[in-house]
Amino acid sequence: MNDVAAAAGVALKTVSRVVNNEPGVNASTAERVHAAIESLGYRRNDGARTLRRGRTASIGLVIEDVADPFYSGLSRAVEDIALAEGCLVFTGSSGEDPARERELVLAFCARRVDGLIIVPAGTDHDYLTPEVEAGIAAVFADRPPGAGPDADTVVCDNAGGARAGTEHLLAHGHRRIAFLADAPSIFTAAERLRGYREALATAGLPYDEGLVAMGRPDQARVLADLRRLLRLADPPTALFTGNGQITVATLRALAGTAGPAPVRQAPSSGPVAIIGFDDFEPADLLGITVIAQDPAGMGRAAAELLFRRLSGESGPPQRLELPTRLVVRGSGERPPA
Amino acid sequence: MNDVAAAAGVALKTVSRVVNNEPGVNASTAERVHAAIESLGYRRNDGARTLRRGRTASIGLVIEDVADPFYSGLSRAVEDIALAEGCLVFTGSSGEDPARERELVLAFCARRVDGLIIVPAGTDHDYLTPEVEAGIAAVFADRPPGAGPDADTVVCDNAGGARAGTEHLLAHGHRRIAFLADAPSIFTAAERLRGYREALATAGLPYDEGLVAMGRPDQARVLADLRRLLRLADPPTALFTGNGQITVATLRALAGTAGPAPVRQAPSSGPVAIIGFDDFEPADLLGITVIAQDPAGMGRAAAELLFRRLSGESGPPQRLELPTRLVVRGSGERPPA
DNA sequence: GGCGCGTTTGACAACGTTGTCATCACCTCT
DNA sequence: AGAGGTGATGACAACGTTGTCAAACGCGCC
Repeated sequence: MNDVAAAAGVALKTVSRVVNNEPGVNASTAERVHAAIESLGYRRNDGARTLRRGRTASIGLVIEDVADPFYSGLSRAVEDIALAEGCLVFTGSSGEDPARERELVLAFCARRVDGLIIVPAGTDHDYLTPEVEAGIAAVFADRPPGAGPDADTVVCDNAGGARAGTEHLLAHGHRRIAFLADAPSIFTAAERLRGYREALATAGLPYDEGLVAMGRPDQARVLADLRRLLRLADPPTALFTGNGQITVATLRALAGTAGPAPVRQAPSSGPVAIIGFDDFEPADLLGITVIAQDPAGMGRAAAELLFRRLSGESGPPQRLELPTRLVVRGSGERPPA
Repeated sequence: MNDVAAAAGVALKTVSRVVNNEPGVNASTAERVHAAIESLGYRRNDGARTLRRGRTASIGLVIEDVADPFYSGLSRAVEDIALAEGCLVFTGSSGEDPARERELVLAFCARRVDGLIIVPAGTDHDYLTPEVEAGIAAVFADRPPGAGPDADTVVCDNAGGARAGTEHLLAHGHRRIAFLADAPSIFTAAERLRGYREALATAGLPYDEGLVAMGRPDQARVLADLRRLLRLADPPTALFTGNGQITVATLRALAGTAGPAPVRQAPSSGPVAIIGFDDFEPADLLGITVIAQDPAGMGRAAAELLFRRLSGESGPPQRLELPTRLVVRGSGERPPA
């Protein structure tokens, strides 16, 4: 900027004015400055600008894994809104590791992002309190924060969705419905379990722990649990799977593309009914009935909340609960064998 | 930092030394400083640090769309390597719009990112030349840049993959193979078309333009083209689809979940054979034979190239071509009807 | 002619760091 | 005792901007 000023024969401040389109610069002067900028290939240093002005025009987004379609949909929505607000986005994947979540968040804070959107991996967010007090806005998405500062939160109606899915299976005559999901320490999994139990209770059915399998969402665990479930003396006639990854893993296990030995269902029974929480790309091709949520909608809602805070809106923290939608495609409408 | 210095009764510079773990600070002094940092909740301002030191320890990643599984896989790999290098990542989706690509890249440059990884949407990258001359490292991924600075590039063996896929169909007796892909203006699509043509030529078969349908990867276009192809007097007995999105759209069209009227194949023929370029999440469940590439591997390769440049490696721009892999799952092995 | 006013411009400090160099106390060696 | 070395600390400028304030200028008006 100094060089530009020298080249144009004006003061530093005048260049600054031109660069920022501030009024009160003579047209011919501005012309000279523009010429100098052009010829020197000058580009404003936004880092210095940020230092001086206090706002960085950037936000941090911490999700579980960008490579998961659910979170990448959410990411894209956040990005779009941020760009429209003239804001850039730092993205980081925590991989469900609280330490990495913390590391990322604090690194973003050290960069003085204006705000954060966080899908919490850990349950302790006390480390955020000083940052929030220092003026960094935070919005939690998909899961509420654990201990820590009160902040806006966007979740989906996990329990309601699970209830609807379970009720749908019940309505089709199923009485033995297995529930396969993430570890119960994860908020969404716990909530979905709650919805499942509520639906059973409302229908007057007992809650059988033997039909519930929660844990890591990887193929091996799902395969083992599914094998156990289908070998029960009184096996389930329907499965409710607790997220997209687990649904796919389950389908793989059933199709026999998962491991050395395919999971065999009792020979007497027909194909098991299945409903999955979360829609996934070609669920329609596979004819899988799902409880769909809207990742992009969640990203939009979180980003909108954040930017509302950034533009000065105060008031108590909000908690938004987005609805889910039952999408009927066949797999959830098979009758019990 | 000033406040911390005052609270600890030391000079600014001593605090700086403590914060940066520089040697030559008395243990007891350091202790006092740490206590002051703790009690004031001080966190270093990386923006100022950056301004002083010249390196921002951040990179920019411009892809076509984070929500596309191919690019989100690539993203995640880039993120992981960057984090290991102590670097944060700005992510932006261009949505195949050259203007938005430019806008994002220039915004990243104004933030003085150390380097860029770009999946080019446009064909003109002259706008990058001054930035590269100013010292910002750039690596292109998935597609080479158009006009613009010479820079490292990572692509996959598009032509080779398409050749292998086409040859596989030929080996199974197909003589009428349709090719559905992205618009030919997109590098990968053009290369894959080249591979397809080479395979035909090697087999001594004529190239029939009527069997080629290129354009936007959306459902409506694919549906229309597929309908046209299957109504030909001499219809294709096999399809080669040019990327993940188009493969899924094609499967939808064939399954009839795509639009009002399902695409009907000639009643006399069996189901058409199909091979897709790009693996996609449940392709195994659907039994779709694919030419797989490795998005994470591409991200890793691009990030490694970038960080090698950032650590000072010079030399002419490199061009890496990653191999593809034929994954046999059934859909590509059906004989012609 | 002198005054006030608006427009254009510039000098300077400040943002929060870090690199350079100087200072100072203390110790060891001759 | 004095020279020289070592370790700890601090003063100050600089990074590239922008906000504040003041100066300089031209103009119309009393």
